[in-house]
Amino acid sequence: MSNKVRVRFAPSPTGGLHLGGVRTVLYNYLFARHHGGDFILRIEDTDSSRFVPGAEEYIMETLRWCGMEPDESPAVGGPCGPYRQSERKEGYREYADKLVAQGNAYYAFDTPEELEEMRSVFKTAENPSPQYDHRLRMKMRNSLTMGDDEVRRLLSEGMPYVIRIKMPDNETVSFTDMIRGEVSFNTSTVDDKVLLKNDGMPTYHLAVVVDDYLMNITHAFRGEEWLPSAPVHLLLWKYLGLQESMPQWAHLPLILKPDGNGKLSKRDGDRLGFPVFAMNWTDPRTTEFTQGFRERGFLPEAFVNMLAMLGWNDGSGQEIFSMQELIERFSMDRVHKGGAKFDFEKAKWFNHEWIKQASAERLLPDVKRVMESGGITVTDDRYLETVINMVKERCTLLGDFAEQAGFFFRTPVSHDIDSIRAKWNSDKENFFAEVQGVLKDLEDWSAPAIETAFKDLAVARGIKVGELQLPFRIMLVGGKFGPAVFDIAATVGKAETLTRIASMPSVV
RNA sequence: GCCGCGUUGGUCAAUCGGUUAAGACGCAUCCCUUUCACGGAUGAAUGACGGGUUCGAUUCCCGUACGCGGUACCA
Repeated sequence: MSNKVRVRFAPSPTGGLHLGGVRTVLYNYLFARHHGGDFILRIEDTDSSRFVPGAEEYIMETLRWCGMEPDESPAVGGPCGPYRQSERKEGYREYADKLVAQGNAYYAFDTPEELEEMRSVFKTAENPSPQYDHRLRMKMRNSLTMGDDEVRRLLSEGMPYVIRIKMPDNETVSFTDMIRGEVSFNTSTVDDKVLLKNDGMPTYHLAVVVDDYLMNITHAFRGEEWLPSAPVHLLLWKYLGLQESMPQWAHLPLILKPDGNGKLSKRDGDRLGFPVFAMNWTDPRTTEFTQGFRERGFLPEAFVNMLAMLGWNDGSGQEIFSMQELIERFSMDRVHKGGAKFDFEKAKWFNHEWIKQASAERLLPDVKRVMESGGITVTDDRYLETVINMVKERCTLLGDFAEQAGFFFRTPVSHDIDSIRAKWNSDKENFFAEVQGVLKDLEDWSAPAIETAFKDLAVARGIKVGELQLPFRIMLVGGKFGPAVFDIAATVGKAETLTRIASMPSVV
């Protein structure tokens, strides 16, 4: 029990969850389930100025849509709550105080203006961004440069302050990353990060260590952008005397933009025309709207599958995996080290594959919604299921069902006359006038029977059957697409078939 | 600038010292189909560069280049 795997996804509720974030959740989730462990959702809202209403709900809805429900979260609670850092505020200070008492951290009274001044004063060509580090801290206003009396005085006067970690000089800190292997840093190159802000809230650095400890997290997975601050976290675990409980780390590679280089951002999606967020998101501050994968017509199975393969594979060459299979096969050591450029074409391929292999029952609710938003009310689910099975291999996105299945419910209003005009003649005109009578008398309204009757008449009139199929299709469908013509005729029924032949506009 | 991480076709990628360097997406051609798809076949296309180590390097080591990330009282 004591070594039960426990992982957490710890997002900041600042907006829609994007691809990289969802993949981080996925890998956490897969790892937890693979090892029979717990998956925890913890909200990192230590920066109140960045709080965005609705973002937390959005995150939970995304997890639900993807089928990755947390075992513990702000919504369902759990033994290590609360699961919002803003609600754990009081708990962090004692850890910061302990560090100060031990001499591993110190009070700093510098104002934001003073920090800015420091950065501009010490800025040089060789050092464009001076850090508050071992070289500069003795030039700043903190408990290292001031006498104890003065520090006490300022504190008692209520002077705002922060607590910073005192990074040791020239020590090597290293750890074994589950993906990258041994990684090491020289402590002289990292700055004295703020641990506790002047509003009493911890920064990410303190909070992540304290909460991972308090929540018994055994494995901590996060994006590669966190790697540079890993030495701070490692030292914190050590200074707090908690090293034995420190989780194993893995820093996930980034998801890059398709063109050029760099981390994929929402902007790239807007620019290149594909979603980046899991679901629709409207920023409450700017009212800016961003389309999500869900609303773009992706199946969650495909979305998850696609994300899993963006940086991981099981070495077998298999690409289509259900969540269950992913849980069984996933292992952190097969995660790629390098970042992956996102390819929307491939993402669509995954969705197409999932639609093709999905049952009509599975697709029914989604397709029904698509049809209804296209103004078609479905009253017969069985009929829709038949149609779904006939057209699903032609649908890449759920929205494609509107066009591919629409004509099964609605007589075409426009006809692609252009594609048959060139080969049209009076013989064909006469054939279709005559075939209506033949079909009307047909007793067995099945595709083979319709086809036989249709062909018999064609042969009798000396016209190639093939030449008649496209016109027939245009009458039934309106355009050059869809399943086999006789199957369509059989499915829409005799009356509707006759109506469509009769209501075909003049070709010439 | 400094620190860290990374680098196999256009993209996702296999290979854990010895292969004609898989497979997939996309692309091209063809077959199937007198629609569109699906399916099948074929093809073009890859180890950044330079040094080592080794009988033998895509694979191990070093350097260079390039890319990315970090360098906030944001996460």
